[in-house]
Amino acid sequence: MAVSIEDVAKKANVSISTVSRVMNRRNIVNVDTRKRVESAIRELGYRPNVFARGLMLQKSCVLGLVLPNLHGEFYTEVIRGADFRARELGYQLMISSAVKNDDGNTLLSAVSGHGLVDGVAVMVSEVNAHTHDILANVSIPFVVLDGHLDGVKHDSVVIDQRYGAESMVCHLVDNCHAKRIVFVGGLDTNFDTRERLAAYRDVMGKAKLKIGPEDIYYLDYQYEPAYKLGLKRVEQWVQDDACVFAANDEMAAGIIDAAIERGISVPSELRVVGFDDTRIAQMTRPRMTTVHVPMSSMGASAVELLCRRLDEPKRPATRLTLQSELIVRVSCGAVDRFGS
Amino acid sequence: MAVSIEDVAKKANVSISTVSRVMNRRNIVNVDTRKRVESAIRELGYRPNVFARGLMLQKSCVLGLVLPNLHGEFYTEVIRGADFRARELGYQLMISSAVKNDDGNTLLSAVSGHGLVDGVAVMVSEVNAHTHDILANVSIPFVVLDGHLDGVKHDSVVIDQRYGAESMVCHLVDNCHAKRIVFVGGLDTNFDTRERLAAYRDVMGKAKLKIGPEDIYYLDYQYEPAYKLGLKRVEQWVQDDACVFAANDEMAAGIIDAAIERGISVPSELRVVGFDDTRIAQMTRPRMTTVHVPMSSMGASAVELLCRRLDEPKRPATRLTLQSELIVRVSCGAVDRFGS
DNA sequence: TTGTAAGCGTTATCAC
DNA sequence: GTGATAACGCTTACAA
Repeated sequence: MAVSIEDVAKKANVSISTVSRVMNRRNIVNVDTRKRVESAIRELGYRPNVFARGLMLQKSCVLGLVLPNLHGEFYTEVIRGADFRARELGYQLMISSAVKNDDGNTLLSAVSGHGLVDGVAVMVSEVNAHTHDILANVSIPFVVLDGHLDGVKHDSVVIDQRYGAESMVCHLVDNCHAKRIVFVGGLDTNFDTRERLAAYRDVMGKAKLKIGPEDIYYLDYQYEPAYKLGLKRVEQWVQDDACVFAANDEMAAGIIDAAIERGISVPSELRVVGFDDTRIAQMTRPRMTTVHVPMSSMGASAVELLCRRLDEPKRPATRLTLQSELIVRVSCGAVDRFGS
Repeated sequence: MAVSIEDVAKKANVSISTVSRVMNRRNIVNVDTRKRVESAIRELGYRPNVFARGLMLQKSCVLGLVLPNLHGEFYTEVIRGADFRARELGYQLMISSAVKNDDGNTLLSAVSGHGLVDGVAVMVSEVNAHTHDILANVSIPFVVLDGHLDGVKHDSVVIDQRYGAESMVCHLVDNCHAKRIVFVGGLDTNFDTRERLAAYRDVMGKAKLKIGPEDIYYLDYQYEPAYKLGLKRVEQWVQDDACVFAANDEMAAGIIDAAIERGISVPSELRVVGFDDTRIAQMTRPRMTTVHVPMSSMGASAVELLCRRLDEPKRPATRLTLQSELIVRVSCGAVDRFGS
């Protein structure tokens, strides 16, 4: 059996309340007794039982982080940022992936973490009523990452993707002289894809450029399907003098590779850009023009917001917006401007 | 306040012990009362308090996973495998990165997770006495991932990297007719690097091939430093007709890119291979020959071992070995064999 | 089959 | 400044 507060009390010849005081508010106890208790604690290697503590304080110092899945650079970075900040603030992080095709129970249990988390950050990338209802009934503080729930009070951290996506399309139109841009998105239910697509439509409209029926594809954010799509389409795209705007770096990488596979040069014959600025964007040949999304900051900010609410439950719901930013590298062909 | 067992008892007109029985061993209670209790539970949305439960049962159903850091494809996959299996087995996963340059406390607190985890899987990639001592004093069951602690009883899951690395070097020597192979490793204290290097030395020795003083580099597993090294060395390597064996895919990707940057063709002028078979290996041009390491299985197996020990504390310590496997793609130039 | 009551290890509220 | 003692919500003998 582990050493309990009682063992310490006996050893130091004091009552358990004194030991508890030393642990929590050391200054209100006599210096001598404190010294005695402290050395007893050290000798016995006493560490308070979290369960007993949690039972009293209703607090576990554990935060939950629920992600759509655990695949790829994007989520890793979110986790990394969250973990780091959580540790700084004295919390532990519990990770869960809200498995797709959720039966509700899965998400709920993931979110509430069997009830031992003090708060939870949830990333909801799919927009649907089901998720909304589940989250609306969660009883602990939660912050929504990269999304918003109508009619439910909660903190959220969102990315101003609109800005980044618009910058990108503007860049393509203005600096790369694109006349036609093909958009390759994730699932059409995906929140990010919708935002990025909206920005694309918007800028295209303002620039009086047409979006043809063949100009929008919905994939799933993965490399392989994008690669396959590319294999089928790149030659046509080159003929039509089109650019490709993929909704994440992985898909952009797939398309770049497909182009190269077909003997097409990027960016001189086909320009391809991505989104997120994961490390993949720096590993493609040519280096990828993309939109930087502050992934680890998202995680860190979510944790911060959560902790702040835990300290101060009554504060008004806040929505924190993080900026995205155009990163011009080589795959968009814009360097020609300077080279010429 | 959340609904407690007492609320349910009142609503169902039974005592709290009956409710408890329904929750845990439903069969020993009368069908009618059980039905009544169950509907009360459902109506009230009752969920047992984990702290109270943990206090009694000394069990939280939370497992810890401590990784050297949270960067890159490799660790993501480990997390993914662990998370999935943990959920299947009814556990939650708590993630921590054992920050480098550990002061001991950090690792210890990461490992014991403030005492609320039932067991923990630790990946120790650096071999040092300090880590050894800390882990030796952990009081909860733990399994070591990809390593072993001498003189301490514990389960472990290891990769037979030796086999994969040997296959790779043999492949390079036999099928790619390599006469000189440059090894690019991680830090020289890194466990994996040592294993892979040992296999390299071994096979080179057996093949009567020399390893020159300039043939071994210690980097840090990251893309950028490898890229920079490549920029400096590739031309020399081509002149010397050397192959490059990098200790992970990321570094291999960096070197491939550096070669291309220098106008050198891979694999016809320079052959480069990696290790791990992360998704990066499928994103390089040309596709990378590498050694597949079952990353998600590592995570899953660690969780499994942990759970088994939790069920059966007295069972003998087991060491589970997972196989690594050579994956021949294009960057090694071996396809020439079939093409010719 | 069900209820009563004694813990589990803490913290908080009182006396002293 | 310190020590009893009552919670906290649950499980589990033991009694009925």
